[in-house]
Amino acid sequence: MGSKERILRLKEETRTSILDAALNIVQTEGWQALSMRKIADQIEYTAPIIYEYFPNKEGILLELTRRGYQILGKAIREARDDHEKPEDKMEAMWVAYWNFAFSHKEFYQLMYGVDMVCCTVKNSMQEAEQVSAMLGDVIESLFKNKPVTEDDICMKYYTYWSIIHGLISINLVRPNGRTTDELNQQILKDAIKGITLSINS
Amino acid sequence: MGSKERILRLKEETRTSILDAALNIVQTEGWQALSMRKIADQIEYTAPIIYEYFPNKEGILLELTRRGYQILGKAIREARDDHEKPEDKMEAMWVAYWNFAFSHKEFYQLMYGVDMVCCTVKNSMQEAEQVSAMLGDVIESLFKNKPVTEDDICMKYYTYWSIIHGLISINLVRPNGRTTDELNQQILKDAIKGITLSINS
DNA sequence: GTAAATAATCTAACACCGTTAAGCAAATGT
DNA sequence: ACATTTGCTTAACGGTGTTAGATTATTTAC
Repeated sequence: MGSKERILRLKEETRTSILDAALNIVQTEGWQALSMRKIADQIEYTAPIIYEYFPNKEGILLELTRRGYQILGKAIREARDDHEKPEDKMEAMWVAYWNFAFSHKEFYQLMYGVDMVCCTVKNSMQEAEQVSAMLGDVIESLFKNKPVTEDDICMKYYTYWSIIHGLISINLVRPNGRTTDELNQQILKDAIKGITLSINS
Repeated sequence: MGSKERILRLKEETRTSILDAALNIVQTEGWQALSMRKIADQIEYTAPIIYEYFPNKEGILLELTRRGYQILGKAIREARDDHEKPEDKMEAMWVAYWNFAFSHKEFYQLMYGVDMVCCTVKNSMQEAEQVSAMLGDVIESLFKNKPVTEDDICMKYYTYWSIIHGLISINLVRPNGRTTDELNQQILKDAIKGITLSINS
């Protein structure tokens, strides 16, 4: 039965083709246009077979969320490894986060923006925790006066995240506002530097 | 025809009863549970009559958004009038904003959180502009070196808003996180003071 | 090779959604 | 008393996520 592997590989292929189709629809028509039947259309099947690969629509969204965190994690990891000094690491990592939000707008909306309701599941997602762990580590290394408590790190982490997520939200929501890109980058970097400086003061 | 006024008043009553019903459903079951038929059930009518009072579902949401901005505007105005010094005004206003977000969670989600997609309509809402105008005015008064450009105000406005909206989002999304209320309030006030200080440096 | 068993896929349906059109019944105007 | 308008309902359309049953294709067993 050497064909068993081939069949398993085929199943894996259509599984990812479902995810690709979903992502494709979202990128061209937005989240609200994503429907099971439309996904089925695109992979040239009928809707019910999707339920052989995912428990329901939310299952697809969850898997896409995981994908998003993998991409984000890779970007942040690379930004971190591109620098030596913690201060530079930190700025580069948050800029990577910022860039991810705009180059993968749909992912970011899924991960942080779209429906504030659910989100209970995502708490226990390995990939998400990896991202916050990386950021937390660098934040810890920013403190000169050791030892550092968990709460210290947590507080600074939320401070960073808040201003960056806030800036991103506002810019995703109002892309045609009066703010220019340079202005935003300036706000972003100023804010990062400000928080970073405030850590040892 | 003295009854004409009475009839008009009745119509206005059911109009607000529609809004009240919608709000009630959202508060008890969340935004995703809001449907025209459920609203109709609650006001003891059938769904189609709602369309005599609102053009569509989004019309209801828009009116609720307006209501939200009225409440928020009142809170911010009062916070402003409770203090003399611009620095105190600013802090009180943003704390009012913060408190609004949590005491009127559903409104805040509607105004800033739920579906990042549309939002094109809300740009031209009088009530929303009043709020940002109030905040902008106080921000302007914080600058000691006049004259101030529109861009200066805009930038600081976005900086304030970003960090506060970011903090709120994160706390609305992850209410059971490791952050305590005091910690959040500390982050909030620290951030406000930080931005305020940075204005004249 | 043929028959039974299993897997893959589809059709049809359910219950819900937002929305619209047609119809009915009561109140109103003439 | 008749015609007209008003208030409201029922029924329907096209869409959604999801499930059950039938159908077809493939694999297995003899």
